[in-house]
Amino acid sequence: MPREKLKAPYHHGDLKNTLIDVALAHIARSGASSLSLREVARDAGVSHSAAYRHFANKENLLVAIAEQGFRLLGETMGAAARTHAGDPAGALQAAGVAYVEFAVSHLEHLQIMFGGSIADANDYPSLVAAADETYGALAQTVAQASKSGQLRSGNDKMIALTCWATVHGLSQLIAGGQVGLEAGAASPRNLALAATTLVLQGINAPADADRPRRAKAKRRS
Amino acid sequence: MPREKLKAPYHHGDLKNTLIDVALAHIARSGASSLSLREVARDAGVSHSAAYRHFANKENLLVAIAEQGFRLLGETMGAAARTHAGDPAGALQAAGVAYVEFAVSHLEHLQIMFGGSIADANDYPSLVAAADETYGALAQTVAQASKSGQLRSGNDKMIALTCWATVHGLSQLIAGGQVGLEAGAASPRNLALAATTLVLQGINAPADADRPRRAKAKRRS
DNA sequence: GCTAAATGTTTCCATTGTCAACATAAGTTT
DNA sequence: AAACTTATGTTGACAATGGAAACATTTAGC
Repeated sequence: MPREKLKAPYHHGDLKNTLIDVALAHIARSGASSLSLREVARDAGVSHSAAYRHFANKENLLVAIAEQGFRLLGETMGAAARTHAGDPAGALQAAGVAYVEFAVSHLEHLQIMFGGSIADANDYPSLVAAADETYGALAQTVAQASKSGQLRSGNDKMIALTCWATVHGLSQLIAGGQVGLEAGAASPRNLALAATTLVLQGINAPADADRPRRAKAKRRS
Repeated sequence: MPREKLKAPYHHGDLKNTLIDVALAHIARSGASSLSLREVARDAGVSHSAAYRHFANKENLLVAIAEQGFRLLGETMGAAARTHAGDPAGALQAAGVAYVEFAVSHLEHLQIMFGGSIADANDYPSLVAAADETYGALAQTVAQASKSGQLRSGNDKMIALTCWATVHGLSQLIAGGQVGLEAGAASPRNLALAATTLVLQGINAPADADRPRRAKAKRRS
């Protein structure tokens, strides 16, 4: 969704957002590692160094992109969860599926959010806040499902983490090409459905159902 | 494990491996995004451009590091699985835990293996081979556990993918700092144990155990 | 209209990845 | 061992990059 120039208030119009959009386009085309501020500026029709009026440095552009990504991801998951009002476990699964679908359809954002182009995310409080908000929503969904009695187990934190890890891992594997999406393969959505179903089953299984035969190495956790 | 100079056969000794080690040290210290070939060469005590006798370009250095990482990861998982001979499900879990422990203790490798610094991994057949071998071992462990009757379900591929996604996701979250390892927190090992236990439970749960109340959206997978 | 703040532009610099030309040491052949 | 070849390193270029400084212009507040 590129910000169209609807009359260009003054100099450029809305350069800040334009730079973000142009950068995202470049990342989608050629990957994050080859992103050059100068080329972004060029494509945006301004001279290099213009970008420095809006971002202190290259990394700050990436931070802005990552923040946008977390916000979009949060909205996407929230919307998905809301379609399952009154069914917290369903909402949890829907959020998980939405996570994966977001990843697949926003590979550019993913690269910046998790690709390590940002040296230390903790240097950017606004980024941390955006991420926390998104993840907090997930944890809250788990808590609701748990409170409603739809989830068996007790350790909500561990459950949330496992759900998160699974959808996050699946996303990363798809994004990295380790899991193919060729013609005959399952869609991301179905992969996500299957994986989350498995995890939800695990959460609700009687605690001694994991090992049909020998039960061992399960005492201390 | 830095290759010590045990007399330096000729010019430098073993520059290729030295470069890899120096690069890893830099990544561990300052992250992959700020890695500079010239600085690596400097730290290795050779002039810039010396590296080009061993790597066609910067990306090829990274590829070598990634390959090393996949090989180490494969060995680590294999060793862990072997400690559970005769207990395929236990071996599967041990391999998963080993995956996470490897990630935590080799953050530098992780960054290169999955951080997107390599634009298109498919450009490097040797890299693809190393990764495939590692992942093949995981799939094989699942297959064994399945054949032995220790795993209930039928879709081995989906099970392997879910296991993989969970430990991979957990690793990425820890590596990215999204899951804290502060003082009081659980150790990576225990996090991995808990998460894999959950997933294994899910695999072995009766297929209709996932939703105490409403059962829905679970037909097709 | 005049001034101050925002926004862009040009110019400059150190660093980087990479290439080409050159240098030297190690192995190989005789 | 002398001559030749190959592997390895070095120096010196080059264009592109991230970034800073100084200068220019537009816009907004008064």
